[in-house]
Amino acid sequence: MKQAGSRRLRLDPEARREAILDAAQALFRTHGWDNVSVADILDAAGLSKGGFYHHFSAREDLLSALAQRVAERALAAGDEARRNAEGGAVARLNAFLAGSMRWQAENAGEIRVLIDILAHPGNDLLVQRLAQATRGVVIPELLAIIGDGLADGAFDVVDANVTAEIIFNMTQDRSPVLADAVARASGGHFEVAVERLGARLRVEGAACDRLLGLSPGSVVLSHPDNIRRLLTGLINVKSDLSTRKNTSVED
Amino acid sequence: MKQAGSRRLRLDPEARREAILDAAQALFRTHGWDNVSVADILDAAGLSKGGFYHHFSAREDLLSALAQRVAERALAAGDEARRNAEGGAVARLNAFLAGSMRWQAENAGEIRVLIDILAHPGNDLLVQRLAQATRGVVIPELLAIIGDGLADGAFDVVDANVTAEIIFNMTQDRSPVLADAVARASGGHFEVAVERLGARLRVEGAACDRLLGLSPGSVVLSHPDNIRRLLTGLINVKSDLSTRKNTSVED
DNA sequence: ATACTTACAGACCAATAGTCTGTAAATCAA
DNA sequence: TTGATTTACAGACTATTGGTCTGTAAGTAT
Repeated sequence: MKQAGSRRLRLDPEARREAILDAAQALFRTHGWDNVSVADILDAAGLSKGGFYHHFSAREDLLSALAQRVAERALAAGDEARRNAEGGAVARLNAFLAGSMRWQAENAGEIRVLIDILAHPGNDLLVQRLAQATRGVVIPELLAIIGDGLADGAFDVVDANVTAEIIFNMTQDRSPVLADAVARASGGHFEVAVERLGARLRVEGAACDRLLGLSPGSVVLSHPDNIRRLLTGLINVKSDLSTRKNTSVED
Repeated sequence: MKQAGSRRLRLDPEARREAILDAAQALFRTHGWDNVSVADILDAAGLSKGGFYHHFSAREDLLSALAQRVAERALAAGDEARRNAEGGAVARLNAFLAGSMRWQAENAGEIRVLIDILAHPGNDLLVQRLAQATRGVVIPELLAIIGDGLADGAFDVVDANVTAEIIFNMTQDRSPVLADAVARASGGHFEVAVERLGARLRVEGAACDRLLGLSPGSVVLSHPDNIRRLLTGLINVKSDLSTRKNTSVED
């Protein structure tokens, strides 16, 4: 019985959705997740409740939507870099990862929002949902490329090392948003890469033991996690050095 | 003009506060931070709003209160271990840290709540407040002990190594609750310990460079963070091995 | 015994997430 | 062109919940 207004202009739904996400992202970034009400977002986006809940089923939906959007963009950046790369599988993989990492570095602010939100309290629920959202986009693409190369033996140990370095670097430092998703979703392939690194470590184990002042074999044998832990340190150092030199890997 | 009831019994204020915190902690643990309302807590604690807001000024206050309580208990556990320890400064320090770590391991569930809450979204505010709450209890005590030893040269390089190992181990893996607070609040003393480790690393730098397949000096000189990163791996491995052997350090 | 403080009870208020009803514009059907 | 249906909203309404305010009984000091 009441007059329903429509003073505000009607947009292309896709554009409206983007506008809402943009507004939400900006507000979350400056004020934090739980200091921003839907009304605030609506206000910034020039929209009413009805409109919002037409596009999103709940406030929390903004989380996965935002995450997915960032994931898609990071993926697209990597894809573009890969298309422009020449060389074999490893070179193109590196291009993909480097391109994606560069985008993520350049858009750290945008990603920062998601880090904050990702760390939402107690909600394993939220983290899972977010991991799902990103997993659906980035991880399969990523692991398909890497997994192919590893599975059919196209990469030798050195290549696997490099691959592992880049993944690890990406997941540890440069791309914390994806770290969780990778850790949860990577499954076998990532382990394979780490195992390759472990093999190399075993070869150099004696030197390592000496460096640590331990009896021979201690590092490798004492505890399974030790391999990974040590690798964390080694990989970060080496990949940092190699990206610094802008090393490109042949395949 | 309305009759004010007092059917519920009146408790010792300290006990009431503890009861509220216990109830809150249990609920947060099972349902997560933002699925628990103050009414739920009140219900579980057998209290009314007025009572709650007499003891706590806001819902968020539960965070720092809970954090502080855990910090105090972790500190108390360490203190008791230290009192029962014989030996010099380093031995007592190790006893303190080991005792605290053991308590934290045994009460991982209790701490888990705080990890969840600590990661509250966007709120650097909350994190800061939490860091302050823990800083006020644990850090000064901790750093006073370590700092004294370091400042007056009572520890030689090896002792500083061990100290740094334990701190690092404690903050990285075993005690994530305190990690942030330590990182933010430790300031100079922690850096001193790390610097000592860096000194040792420099001595063994050649071996390290060789292990990494880099030109001499690369690891130490290339990037300041590299030292710390590498140490993360080394320290974790070595301290894991030494605690496994239940090594005790003389002073 | 009287004043004062402490530890609560419970009504009340304001903000806010989500629902529901209604409507104008766009799209499709004839 | 016109009528029917769907889409994209507007805005009133509801329910929950964090926090305030007023009041009072129990304890404490004088």
